Amino acid sequence: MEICPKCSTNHFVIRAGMIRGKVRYQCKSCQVHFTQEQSAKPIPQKQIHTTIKDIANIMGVSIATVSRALNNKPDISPKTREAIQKLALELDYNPNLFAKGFQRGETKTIGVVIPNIKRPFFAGVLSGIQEVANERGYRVMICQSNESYEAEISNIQGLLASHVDGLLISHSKETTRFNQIKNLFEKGLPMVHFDRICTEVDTPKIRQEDFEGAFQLVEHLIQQGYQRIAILAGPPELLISQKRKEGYLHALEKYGLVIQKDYMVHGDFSKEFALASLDKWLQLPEPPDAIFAIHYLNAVEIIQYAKKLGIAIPKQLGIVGFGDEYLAEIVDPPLTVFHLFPQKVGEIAAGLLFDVISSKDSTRQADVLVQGQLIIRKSSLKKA
Amino acid sequence: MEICPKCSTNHFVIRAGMIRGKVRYQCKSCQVHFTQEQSAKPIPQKQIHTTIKDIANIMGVSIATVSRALNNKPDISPKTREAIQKLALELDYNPNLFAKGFQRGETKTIGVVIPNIKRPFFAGVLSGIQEVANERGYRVMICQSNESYEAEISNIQGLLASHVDGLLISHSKETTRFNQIKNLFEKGLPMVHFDRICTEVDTPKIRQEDFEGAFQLVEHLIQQGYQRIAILAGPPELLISQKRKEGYLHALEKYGLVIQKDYMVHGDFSKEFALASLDKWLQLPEPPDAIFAIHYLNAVEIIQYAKKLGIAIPKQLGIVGFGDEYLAEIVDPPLTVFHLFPQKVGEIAAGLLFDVISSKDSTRQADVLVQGQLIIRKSSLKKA
DNA sequence: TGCGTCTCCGTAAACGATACCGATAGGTTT
DNA sequence: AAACCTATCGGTATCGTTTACGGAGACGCA
Repeated sequence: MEICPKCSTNHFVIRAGMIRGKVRYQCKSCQVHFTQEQSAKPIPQKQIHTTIKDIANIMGVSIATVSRALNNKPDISPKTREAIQKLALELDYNPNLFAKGFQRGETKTIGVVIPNIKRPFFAGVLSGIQEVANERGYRVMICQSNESYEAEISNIQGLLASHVDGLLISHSKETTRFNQIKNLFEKGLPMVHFDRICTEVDTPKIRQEDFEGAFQLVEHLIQQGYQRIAILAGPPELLISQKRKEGYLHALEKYGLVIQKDYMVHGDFSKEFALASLDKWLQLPEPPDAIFAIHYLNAVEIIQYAKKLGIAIPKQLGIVGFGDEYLAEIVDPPLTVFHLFPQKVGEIAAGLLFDVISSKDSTRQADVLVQGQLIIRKSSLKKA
Repeated sequence: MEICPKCSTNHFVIRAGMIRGKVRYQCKSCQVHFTQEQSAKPIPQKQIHTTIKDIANIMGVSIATVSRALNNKPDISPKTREAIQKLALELDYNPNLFAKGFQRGETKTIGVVIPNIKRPFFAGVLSGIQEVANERGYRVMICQSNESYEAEISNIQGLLASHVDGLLISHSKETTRFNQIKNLFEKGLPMVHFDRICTEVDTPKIRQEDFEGAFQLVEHLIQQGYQRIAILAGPPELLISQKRKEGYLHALEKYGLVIQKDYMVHGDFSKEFALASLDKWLQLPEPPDAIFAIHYLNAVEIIQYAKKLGIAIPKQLGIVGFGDEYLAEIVDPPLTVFHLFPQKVGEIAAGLLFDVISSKDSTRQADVLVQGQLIIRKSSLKKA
């Protein structure tokens, strides 16, 4: 019979059932319940991280003292401080940032939601974000929506569960409902939009010269003598798509060119759509003599396809695009583009987010326009 | 005079100095010390996250019950469980994954260290990693070393401080010392190497067909009738550089071609070095008639430069490279490459890491070879 | 000697979630 | 009716770190 842990006798101990696989007993004299089990001792694990408790034990001081020493806080003698710091170095102590963040209610981590890492533009943005985040001692958690609304929502949920201190978002092209985002914003989660922004929420936004760039590109085409300029736009819901189209229209108007519906199409950025659009244009009684593709990849694809069709670029057909990836220089003929500076976009977005985080004023409005640059190459030089 | 919080009188209270900006008192009757300050109440903050405590308070149950309900644990009545789950949904409760991880000693986060996000290969790998991690409910933290050893170390330190559950590493080209890595590995941190692997530590490794791919590329050149094949390799310390060169040498040997030292150079992947190498080769009494650049960008750069010099590709000079980025197709003439599958590399690396994490057996050896594919394009078709 | 002040350090309470231990109200068996 | 059993809940330690608070001396000055 088992011995009661309270009265240390076994005269009145009775079996009292099973609980979670263990035998349960009750002492009828002191009314105490207890369980018994002969399980093996827990296996001692190898230790990856040293904790302040380890250091405290070795030094024979309290954990508070260790914490004070390692954080250069006052109320500690220089001698103790140095001894502790030396030991910490020897044990290569690394503070558990999660525990620290947990305690402070912050994680020193920001979340980034983008459509796709593999796209050079977003890779550049990420690089800029990382750089700024590193300087500020923040870590970055990246999620891809793959242009799916559901994935975007689930990514945001995940980041939220990780208690990120802030969010940088560029929406998927599917995203048209923003109640989730709005909700979070109103709860006070620091948040900044970039590139694919959302106008329904008053977050700080990083926009690019979509209108201005489109205008400059089309103006350049007109100045080169092109008369019938077509635009291959993206999904009409996308704001960048709208803005770039507006810039296109504005240039046409300013120079008194006819605006022709046949010359304006909205696609999904796919190669198939781009090529089909070119086919359709070529079958018009008056085919365009220049094409402005708002996505640089489409521009490149059209160049390749036009060459295959025996169309002379830029003589017969001028082509311009958005975004100066390495490709633009390489294609033959090299592509005239309006260069966005993705790295800079990332840096500014991250900087703005940290401003919001540190100011605790999430309602701060800001609308930054990142300047781009017109880079003229052969694909649009009709006169040369 | 102040009132003693213990004996509730103020007859024996004396001023006892200043401490941390507050006035300090001592009650001479009960010997108790206390401080006084008239600071404003803390500002109540808007609450972003609901906790189980909030739910417990509203429901009038204990936090333990809430935890049981939300985790579908036994020992709870269906009625209570459903009521709690319903409330949690209404408050859109999100468990604090950091707190959970903190308690469990795991973070459900893995760290990735790569040289550069902007390189398409690594972007592809990341994409693969993310996909697998998402499936497994893990989050990913990404760091760039920018090819700097110090940055790499500091990144690893940071990830370690974040207590990641595992590490995926592709080393910088500067990295030649691995004691840090070895140390962590021996402490039992799950770790997997990919691409730029490290042979000094017995981690699982994902390698690619560097040797095989190089062999196939050079073999293809030889079969096309090229006789004097040069190689533009990377830093000699880099394993992929060595492996690809070995493949090159093996092909030359197999087909009985002369191995000429002038035809083999080690660079730093920079454009300047690539172009200078071509210049140097062209000044040889017998310039090479084909070039194998182990970095696809160098291959593209050489094509561009050779065209500018009036060299006919592939008639006069054949060119092949490694890695089938979008560029390879676009450049004129299109580039023959050995395609690595970055996404697959990422998926396999992540999968292997999770195996190690879940098996708790960090010493598990594994060496996976991800198959590539020879893609023949015009840049090497001398016979056509 | 007695009071005031300062240095240095330990104690303990958070932070959110989990898991173990125990308690209680019922029901069932012997 | 005593003994036994079970379902369902509460209480609390725990993870690593920070920090408010208080205690024990030491020191200085009248």
